[in-house]
Amino acid sequence: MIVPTTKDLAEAAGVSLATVDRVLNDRPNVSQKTRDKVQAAIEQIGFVRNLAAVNLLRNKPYRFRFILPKRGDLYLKELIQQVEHANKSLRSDMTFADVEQLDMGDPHLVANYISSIDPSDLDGLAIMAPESPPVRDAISRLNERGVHIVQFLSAQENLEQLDFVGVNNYAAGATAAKIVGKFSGSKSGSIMIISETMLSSDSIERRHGFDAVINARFENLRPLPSLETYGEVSRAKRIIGNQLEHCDDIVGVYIMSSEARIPIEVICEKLNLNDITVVVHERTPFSEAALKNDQIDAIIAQNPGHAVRSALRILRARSEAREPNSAQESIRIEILLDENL
Amino acid sequence: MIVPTTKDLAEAAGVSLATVDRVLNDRPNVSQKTRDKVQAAIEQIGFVRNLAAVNLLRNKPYRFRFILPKRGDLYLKELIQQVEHANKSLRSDMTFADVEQLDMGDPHLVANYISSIDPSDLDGLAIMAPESPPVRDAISRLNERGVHIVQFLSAQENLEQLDFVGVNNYAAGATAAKIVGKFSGSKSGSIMIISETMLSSDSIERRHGFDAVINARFENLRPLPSLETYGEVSRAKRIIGNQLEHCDDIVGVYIMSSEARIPIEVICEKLNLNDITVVVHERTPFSEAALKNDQIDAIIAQNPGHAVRSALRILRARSEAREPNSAQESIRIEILLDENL
DNA sequence: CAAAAAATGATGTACGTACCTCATTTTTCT
DNA sequence: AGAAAAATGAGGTACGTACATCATTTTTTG
Repeated sequence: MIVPTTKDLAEAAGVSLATVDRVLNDRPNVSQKTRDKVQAAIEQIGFVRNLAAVNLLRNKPYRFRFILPKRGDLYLKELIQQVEHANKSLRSDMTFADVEQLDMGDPHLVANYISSIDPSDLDGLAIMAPESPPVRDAISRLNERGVHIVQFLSAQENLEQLDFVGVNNYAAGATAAKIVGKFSGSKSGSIMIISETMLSSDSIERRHGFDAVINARFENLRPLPSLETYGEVSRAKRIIGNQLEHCDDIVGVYIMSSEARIPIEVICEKLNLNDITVVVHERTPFSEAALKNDQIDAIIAQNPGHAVRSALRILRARSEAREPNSAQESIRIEILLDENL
Repeated sequence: MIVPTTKDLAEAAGVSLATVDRVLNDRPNVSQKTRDKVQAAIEQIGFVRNLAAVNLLRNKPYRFRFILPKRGDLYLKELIQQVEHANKSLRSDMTFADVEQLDMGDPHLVANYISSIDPSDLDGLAIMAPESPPVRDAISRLNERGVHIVQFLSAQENLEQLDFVGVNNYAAGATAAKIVGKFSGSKSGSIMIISETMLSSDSIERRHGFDAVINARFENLRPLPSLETYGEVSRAKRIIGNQLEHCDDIVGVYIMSSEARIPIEVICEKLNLNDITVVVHERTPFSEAALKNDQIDAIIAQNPGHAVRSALRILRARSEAREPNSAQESIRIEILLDENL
């Protein structure tokens, strides 16, 4: 099988290699007639640029960075590992990725960090940061200075023109609700809902999606107000204990944050999780074990490896002025049960 | 940022380019001492082969073929489209893929086709064919003649040494059972189970997984004997109608085959699907619509795009004598509900 | 119709690696 | 010590494309 090269293309079009080059790379001083002729020859012989040759010629290392939170538990760890792994396996592709962890509690610090990035040091940035105007503006400015941006797992408002990698959180919450609802059978009662914080738009959207489905389809269930742990064990103990005192008809628990360990461990002390339906987010060693020993019933997950690779593919495509293959890049809301782990 | 080349490596190791080449490509006549020296330099400067250069040099088109069934409905169509799409988008990578559809009812025809393949025409084959000794042997022989093989979505017995792309069907059946069981709440009754044929190991494994979970966890439910449609509408009508006459306590339906349209349409005529739990396999325009209008409750899916791309990545890796990235290549058992579609 | 402008051709270099040949040095064996 | 074998070096070619320069032809313009 012979794959046509630019040489073959030149021959087929009846022009010189130089002219083919002019057409292929949109250089000036080519008549429309010649352009058409070459274009026709491209179709006819099925010419496609050899990517390997182009890349070799470009031979430019692509440097990408993930900005992730400084605080976090197992899911964060997994994300970081995935970035490191991708960095290793993509080196032969001239793609380099690293991680910078920032204190997301301080939006100005984050914004300052983003602003301080030198576009000549970095080709692209994948940012996972809570919504905040200073951060959003810093992202915008950096993008205008030529650094490609992917909003990673959590989006900023009004930055729809930038690529986003992650799930629709409204749908994720709705999915959790469907499972809690269906798995609860005909039982009536309350659903405990726990989040690290309700300040992030992720949590808000998940809550909206959750409530929408419960209210529409499961009138026997009553979602309780969101409890915010702030990631602290002592606080989690207090607020969860508090709610359990006032509420003795809990039939389900939904943990909205990506880190389920603290809430689950706290609830375990007071409640028998085997009898109630528990849904959490994100697959981690902890949630996996909890699924296996029946403490929880389902995990709503977005695969961290996929997310990282997808972000890198998008950044790479943007850096080469290609369109990302959007069909391949959507991240699914995975439902994990004991059986399909 | 500078990416080290073989030249840099030669310098760092204090040897000539020729020696570096000998070490990198495992050529003879290099002392162990030198090998170690170069190896150490590789680690030290972090040398990685430039894939683009290697590919350019190889500059060999990789030709892969998918063998798929001739008969099938929407899922098959989707698979074929995915192969065509991949073929287009991978041309710039020198990867070519096409589809050959065979009558899977005739194992000898399939075996003959496989045997007739000329290894100089083809680098790899992705095969989706029902288990059968002649087919298995033909695959084995073709593989020995140097054609890389991927067992695609359905595996042959005793060919574990060959790559497999697809889900664990026992787990898929178990997952379906868990959903049927949980979604049925406290109801008691029978579960109708429909397959195109029970001759394929896929169906058998799914059935085993299904029964295992139902028997272990849902004693209120009774799985009925498998109904085989052979993909025929008239037969489906007859056997399903027959079962409905003798059984009036159906609370769930599990359709094991990848094509749900015929069974669902037939059942619809006799039963109100809104009241019972229905689980089917594979996302198609039909099953998607059925999910949206509540005819079915869940789809157990293996993403056809992922499957096709994964098979091609594996074949490509094998053709280049690389190990496939197994972490990336496992196909998930996806659970699709109305909410996470 | 000549001069200017536009279009096209001819040719060379570079990217990083693999593979080849031949010359030279070092080691091993007798 | 001397011959044979092994190890290493030096240098070239090729892959397909992008980009550059300069020469030549064709078209446009005044």
